Amino acid sequence: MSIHKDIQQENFKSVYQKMMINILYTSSWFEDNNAAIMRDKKLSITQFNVLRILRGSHPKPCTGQDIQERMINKRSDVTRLIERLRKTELVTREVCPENRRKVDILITNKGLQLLHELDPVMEASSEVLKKLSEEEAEQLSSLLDKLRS
Amino acid sequence: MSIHKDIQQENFKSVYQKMMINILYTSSWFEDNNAAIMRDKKLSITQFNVLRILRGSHPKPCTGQDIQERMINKRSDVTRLIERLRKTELVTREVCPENRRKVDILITNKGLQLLHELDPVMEASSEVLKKLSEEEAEQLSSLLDKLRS
DNA sequence: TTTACATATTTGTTTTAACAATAGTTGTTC
DNA sequence: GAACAACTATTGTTAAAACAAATATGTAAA
Repeated sequence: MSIHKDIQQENFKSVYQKMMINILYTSSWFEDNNAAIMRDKKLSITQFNVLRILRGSHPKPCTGQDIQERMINKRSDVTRLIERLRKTELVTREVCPENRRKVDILITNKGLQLLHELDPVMEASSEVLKKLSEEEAEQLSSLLDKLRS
Repeated sequence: MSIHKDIQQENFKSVYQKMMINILYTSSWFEDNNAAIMRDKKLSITQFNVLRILRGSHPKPCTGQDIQERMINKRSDVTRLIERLRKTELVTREVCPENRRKVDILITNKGLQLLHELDPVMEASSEVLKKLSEEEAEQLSSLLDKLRS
């Protein structure tokens, strides 16, 4: 559905404004989809993203700063986010021996297992992305890269 | 900057995954920019969006449902969001006479004035969007529309 | 060594979001 | 017109985000 029907707004001030709102809206649309999937597993989208970052680094640990830099939403409160994941035994945390200011964070087997269960579900849900061809998907990414450049 | 540098992720599973993460990331990037602008005025992005919806409808009131439908993030808690705006006298609220289940919400002059002050600032901040040509911006919007279709 | 500065994380506090359940109003059907 | 379902908004509760400030560690210069 075109963006002006989705949010019942016919008159955008410019193509640029329409584009920006379209990006924000589409992003929120994805988040709704993803949040619904993760609700069963009692995970938030943010927690899921952090777990994927940790899996990407595994078996090397990440520091809090590493995680913050790689996160989609940089504003998150990493300390308490990790603490919640630690309480559910999805990650471990210990002070980095080389630099005691830092904290080494590792995904646990339980965390890896959880992601493993979610992989096929996420895969299935991303079928909707195939409304675009591979070429169009590449083109969209390129335009976004250019926009932020 | 290209998305794989931004989040230090070289290997995406597919162009589709890269595209999705790029949309989420770019959206968050916009939100960071916009939130910084609005902080001076003690407004959240969500509040700002609601005020713009109400301005679009003014002088006709919106119901809570109208607002929810037109919002970018549909998950918001409209009741308490409006209550906060009412406390700062940016909107008024009264039970709809025709259907007492509904609530008529109107932006106040103070609210209109606040938006008026923010217009040029938002305009200036959206200069960055002009990294893309008008044609490219249109193209990006179309691709997003097609994606959600 | 002391001082000053930079780095990395943590903590405190307030605000907002998320989710579930409830209440009041209206429309519909028998 | 009574019973029941549907609609709209509110409330309660818990979790998470936002923002500011503090703590602890490390680095480097005087």
